[in-house]
Amino acid sequence: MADVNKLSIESQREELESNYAELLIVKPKQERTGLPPLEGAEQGNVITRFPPEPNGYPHIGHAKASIIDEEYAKMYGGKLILRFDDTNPEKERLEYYAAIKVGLDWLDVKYDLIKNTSDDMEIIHRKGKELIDLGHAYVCTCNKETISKNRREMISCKCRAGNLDQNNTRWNKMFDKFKPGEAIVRFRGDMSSENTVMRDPTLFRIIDESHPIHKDKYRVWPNYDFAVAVEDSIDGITHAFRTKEYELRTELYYTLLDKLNMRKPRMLEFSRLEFEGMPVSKRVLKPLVEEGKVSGFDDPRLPTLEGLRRKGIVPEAIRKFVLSLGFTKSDTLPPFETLESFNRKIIDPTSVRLFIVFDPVKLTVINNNLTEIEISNHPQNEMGKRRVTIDGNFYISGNDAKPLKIGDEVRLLELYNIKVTKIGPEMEGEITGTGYKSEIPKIQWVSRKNPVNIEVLISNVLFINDQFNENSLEVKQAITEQYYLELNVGSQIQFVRFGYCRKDSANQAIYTHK
RNA sequence: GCUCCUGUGGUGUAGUCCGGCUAAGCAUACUGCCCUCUCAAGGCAGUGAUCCCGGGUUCAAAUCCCGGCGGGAGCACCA
Repeated sequence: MADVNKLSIESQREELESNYAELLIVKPKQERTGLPPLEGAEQGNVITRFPPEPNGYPHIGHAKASIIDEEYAKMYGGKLILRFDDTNPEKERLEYYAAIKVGLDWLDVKYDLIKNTSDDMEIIHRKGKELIDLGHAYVCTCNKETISKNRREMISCKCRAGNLDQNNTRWNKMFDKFKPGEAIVRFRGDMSSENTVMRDPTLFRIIDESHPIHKDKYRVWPNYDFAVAVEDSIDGITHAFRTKEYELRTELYYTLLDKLNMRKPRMLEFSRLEFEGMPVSKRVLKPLVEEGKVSGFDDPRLPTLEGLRRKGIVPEAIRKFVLSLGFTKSDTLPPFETLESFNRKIIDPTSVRLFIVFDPVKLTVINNNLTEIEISNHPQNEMGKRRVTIDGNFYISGNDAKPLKIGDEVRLLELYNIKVTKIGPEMEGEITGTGYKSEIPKIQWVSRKNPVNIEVLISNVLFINDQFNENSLEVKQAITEQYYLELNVGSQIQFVRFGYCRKDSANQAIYTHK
């Protein structure tokens, strides 16, 4: 070994090449393009699932999960199941089922099957009963406080010691006699486990609220851990993904399936996607909507899918962005600007270029000789032209007007160069030529013949240091071209020298990004 | 407090399982130049990381081992 190292790299290489050429063949350590490969995944045999609870509007977090679920199904020629995890009638509403479907449609996430956990209640009850019969679960009638205290102190209660008869009687009573809160089914886990979720967690509880689909048909509802485990197993899921905060629950997930002697999918976790200052949780979003601090769940400041859509973020950009984040567990706050960058590149080729003016200042070109001009809607792509009527009376932006002095020369984009002859609120200028000059400032303008007044909504971060940002929404009055009115609502515009906006209505545009 | 997870440039990641092929690739951000009747897009170049720290193993460590430290999450009859 030491002898080998005395040789130079070159001679080592030569030595190798002549005697052991096969060692020089580089291992297939090539770069990955998409998501990392899945352990245990067989081509054609992968089934993933996206299991949202229909208790709110879908947001960027749902986008990440569903896109990952779909991409993996696609990568292995498998299937994706959309399964509404609707086992808590207190929180779920019919409109949310629909909203989630709309969101997935918009994202272009395609699923092969759609179902509701609540449709399998019979099976779930049966499995619950089975667990009781097997002695792996019991009905506990202790009160909430006692249960939680015991859990903390690793103490078993007397219900745990109850025999099968007692459990069966109580289980039956849960369907009629017991009132909500009087009895729950608990898993006989390990009260002294270091993992607190294993300390006899709840499996079923009584809820009398009407379910959005099944109304009053059921009152004994499984909780998340039990429902997910059973459902994933019977749905044939091979790979199940969820966010990191569920990590401690996977021990329970596997244990439950073990005890029930059911097939076990592989469970993997990834980090949650959230942007700085843009909370995703219903707990903070709902009050904002209710107090009128944001206009609704589609407010462009929100990370809801509807909010992002209104802001002008397109689904392809969200997908690229999600994929660029990878499948990791490290907790990070990804940069929103990366999403914007992807978005900009996607919308740029199809965004109509228009002129817009803020803080308008009047400018009269005294020797104007044009009555109409044709301007391309896009510098490179064939997106048609628009005709603009001219009479020498323009608006230009206050920002552009302010630094101008008499004698300065500027170019009115697409028109001509002028020399400023008068400044102030009513500026004047005279044409000095029509040829393009790269050295002078170029500014956009709007003809005073047929201006269109719009307001531009500019959103900023919602929260700064956990405080609601009172200036999170700027509304700017602006004047733009007549052509704006001809565009469809929803079209993407690039206001020259200002930025990309999405037309939200005839008199309102929403700023997307620079 | 206990348990689990995590730690690569300003940011997000690739590489870590199977140590050398890369004194660390890509994207984003920033800077400059080119192109352009936009401060966009496109092209080119540049700035920026002793791969959390300290030991160890090895001819060789971001990659393996040990010990620290930082960050996050969970501890519900919610998912």
